[in-house]
Amino acid sequence: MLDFLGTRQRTHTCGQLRAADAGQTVTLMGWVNRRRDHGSLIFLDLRDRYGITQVVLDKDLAPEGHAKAEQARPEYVICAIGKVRLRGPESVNPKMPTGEIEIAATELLVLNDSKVPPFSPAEDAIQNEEVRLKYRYLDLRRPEMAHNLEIRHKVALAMREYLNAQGFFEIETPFLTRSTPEGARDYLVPSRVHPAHFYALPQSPQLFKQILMISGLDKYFQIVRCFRDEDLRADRQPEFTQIDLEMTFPQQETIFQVVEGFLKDSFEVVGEQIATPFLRMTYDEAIRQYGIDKPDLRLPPMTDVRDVFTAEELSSLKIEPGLPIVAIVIPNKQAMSNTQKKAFAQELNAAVAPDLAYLDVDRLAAAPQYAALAQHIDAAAAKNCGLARVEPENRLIVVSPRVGATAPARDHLWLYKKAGQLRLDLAKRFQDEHKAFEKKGISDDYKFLWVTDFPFFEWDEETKTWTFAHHPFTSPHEDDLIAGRMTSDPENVRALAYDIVLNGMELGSGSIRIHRQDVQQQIFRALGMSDEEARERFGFFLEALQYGTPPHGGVALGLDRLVMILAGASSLREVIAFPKTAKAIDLMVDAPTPVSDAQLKELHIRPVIRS
RNA sequence: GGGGACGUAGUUCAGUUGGUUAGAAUGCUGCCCUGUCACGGCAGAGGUCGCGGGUUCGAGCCCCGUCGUCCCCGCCA
Repeated sequence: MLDFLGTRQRTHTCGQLRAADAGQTVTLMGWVNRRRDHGSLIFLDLRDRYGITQVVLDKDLAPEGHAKAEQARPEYVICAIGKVRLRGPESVNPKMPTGEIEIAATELLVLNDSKVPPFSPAEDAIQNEEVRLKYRYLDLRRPEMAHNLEIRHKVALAMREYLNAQGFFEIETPFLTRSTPEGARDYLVPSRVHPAHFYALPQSPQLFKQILMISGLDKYFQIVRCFRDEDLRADRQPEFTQIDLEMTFPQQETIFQVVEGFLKDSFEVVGEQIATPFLRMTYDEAIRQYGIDKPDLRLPPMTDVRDVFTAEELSSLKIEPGLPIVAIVIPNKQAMSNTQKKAFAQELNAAVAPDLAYLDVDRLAAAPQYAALAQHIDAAAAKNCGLARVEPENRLIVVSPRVGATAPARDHLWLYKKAGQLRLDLAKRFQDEHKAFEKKGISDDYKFLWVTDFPFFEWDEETKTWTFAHHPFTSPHEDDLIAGRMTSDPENVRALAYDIVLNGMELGSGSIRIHRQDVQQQIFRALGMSDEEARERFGFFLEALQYGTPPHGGVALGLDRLVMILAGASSLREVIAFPKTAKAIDLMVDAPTPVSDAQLKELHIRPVIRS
């Protein structure tokens, strides 16, 4: 028999009461976390979002309540009324914030029962993520998940407050909008009113926010859902949330300061200190030092050590001269046995590309004719990493192109990227030893970085054309425009584009935009887009640009990714209330689904399944 | 589109060389217990070994296919 609530109201949450509250009569409501039945004495742990409080049902004190507690089971919803009582010194539970007290219940109401749950919210996450996602409402009862959502809420709130204080307006932009192909695949929504016409869900509010700048709104932000129909990853969901902002008349640094400001605040509200300003690094530097455009600064950089090799050494080690030779330091790598070294060597040879070789500096050091070389490599790497010396337990690997290396390996960018990948693979493999990825509770846990001066154009091997590396509204450096490099030297045109990187993860990116219609036209032409084609795709925007567009720029950061790092989670699914699986399915509501013929007919759609 | 890992009780897992009736823990059910807090004790129920096909005297185990979850590459301006 379930009880009715009547006019009862909860007086406290389950995480609230302390020793000082002893003697008060209180009403608590919550879920049965655990029940311990000692016959005439029953303990119920009552749980809500705020914590857990122990309720005691004594048969002598409250025979009716005790009888109900006998029937209560995990996840039943209970209302307990009684006195807050200090626990005896021997029965205090120091593991619980409420462990000094308990509720001596005089009355117990069973407000609702529960089926036996497939897993217990009182325990850690189960391995079976399918079941977790199907019963997401139970999974979210776990304190860990509630905590993650709390971090998310606090971070978003701190950002709003900061941006509000800086004079930003939060302005909503449409979800039902127009497809502007390029970039990611769009999610499309068919129009009922306009047969064979489709809205697209926004991949980002990019053009709208730029138009808001044209409108003179000056400072815009939005914590906004974005949609991209691409394959998922642990750090990629088809719908995700961005903190999106745009400003009028900014320098790049103006944007950086705003972002640093709200990040500092939003880390602070969850008890984390970060140092600002963040480090700045150009794209070229990032590639040379880390082999990637989103360097993880928790690990030492790579060092080009080609200068320390003599011609004889190059030739006897069969290394192609004139190309980068990259040294990688993996911190705190313990010593290996010879057997382990051999296996590791084989693994590395398989891992590096065919035209690359790697050298083990330990082995160089052991060979008399190379001992000096090994010392020079060590010294160069140590200097570059800001170390006094490379400790012997820090394995040093050198990647270099073999003699006669062919096309891809002769390309510096390709070579740096390969070495950079190896650097990350090795770091991941030895993470238990060097512990560089573990939180230490200091500001050093968060290595922020602005990567600037991205190349404007990117060579597309497939189409054999120059394509934009960012999006086509990104402004090139004014100097490069003035020098006419757009046509004379596209490869070396720099974009006023920047990424913010945190611990090797791309947290967001932005740019100073093009505000002049003539420059925008020049860009489209440089990309091989006819005026007509540009008009067809972005006509509304090109039109708007002609009505007094101010210089403007902005940035967008992935809120989910940020919270994921703050929560110490390894997947976005841990910080999104209702996420999708790797196949983009929502297991709880079971979406997507087929729809009725009637619905399709209204939308003028007939599905054709191609096999 | 490609590669990899996994799939056995509600859950977490074990299951030997292919060989009797597929096990453990936990959860669940019942009974007992007045100081537990992962309570304890006794008893019990619980299985389409993801699904389909094949090999075999015999398949959880081997083979083929398929579905699902996860991770990675491609993709993600």
